[in-house]
Amino acid sequence: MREFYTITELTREFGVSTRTLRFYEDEGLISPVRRGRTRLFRPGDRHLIKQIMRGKRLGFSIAEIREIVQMYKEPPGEAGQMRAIVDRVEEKRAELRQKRKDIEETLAELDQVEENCLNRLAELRVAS
Amino acid sequence: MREFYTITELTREFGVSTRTLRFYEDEGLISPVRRGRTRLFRPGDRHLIKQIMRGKRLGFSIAEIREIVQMYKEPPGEAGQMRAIVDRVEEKRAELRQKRKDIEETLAELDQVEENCLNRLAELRVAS
DNA sequence: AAAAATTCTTACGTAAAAGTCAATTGCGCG
DNA sequence: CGCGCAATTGACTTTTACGTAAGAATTTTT
Repeated sequence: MREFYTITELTREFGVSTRTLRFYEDEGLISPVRRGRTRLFRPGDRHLIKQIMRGKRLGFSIAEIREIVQMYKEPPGEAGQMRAIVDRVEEKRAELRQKRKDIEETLAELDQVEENCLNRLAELRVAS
Repeated sequence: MREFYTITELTREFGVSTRTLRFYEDEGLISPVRRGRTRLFRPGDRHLIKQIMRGKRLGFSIAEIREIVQMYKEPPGEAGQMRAIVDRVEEKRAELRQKRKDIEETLAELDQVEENCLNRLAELRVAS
């Protein structure tokens, strides 16, 4: 595993622009180290970007993604804070389960669409 | 089942504004009938709105949602068009499966977070 | 019938998430 | 050393998905 990645390496890997990665840094989602002014991305930053992209595909806003990745990062603290995190984890899980349900329903309806099309195609073949 | 719904009935049901439903009409997602200038929403329109909300929760853009609901609406046409629809259905399904995978992965990581928290809480109880 | 509520159209405003452009700055190398 | 390429910051622009406000028409309630 490599120690550092340049910004353009990661833009290519994830199909985003440099502007986007700098924007995520401004937004506090990633914190690459610097050599002079140049950003150096470590494997941990790369993994964070992977998580950000997942969040984006699921339609989470930057603010929501920040909430999620902060839960991953949160250092072990005192009991009250631990319980607060457990609660927030459960909230996010509920959201994700809703999304999964939405996906199942949409897939089912698309199955319907496809079946209708295939039936129609079969009819056309008989008619000709 | 009722024949018509007013716009505010549906805004309440779906938790959106009248502006939003009118916007969706402008965007060609729904086409309520009119009595004079007033919109009357039929059960079919209501179901469409349900599908739109699902698409929104999944992070699809209006343009993508339009593509999806147009597949539902497309009237049986000729063979070439049927096959084109089948292809587009398969594309959307691939997208949805990706999203589902993203959800599973995020859920797994949240499980990790929770487990860490619970372990930490157990430790705190022992230490005290 | 008058008042109140709902709906309509039109138009301008805005927040989020980048895109685009300009003007540097630093690095490897022939 | 000078060239070119990659990286940086900063500012302005764009797109999407509505919000908001104004003013007129219609419908409903009292």
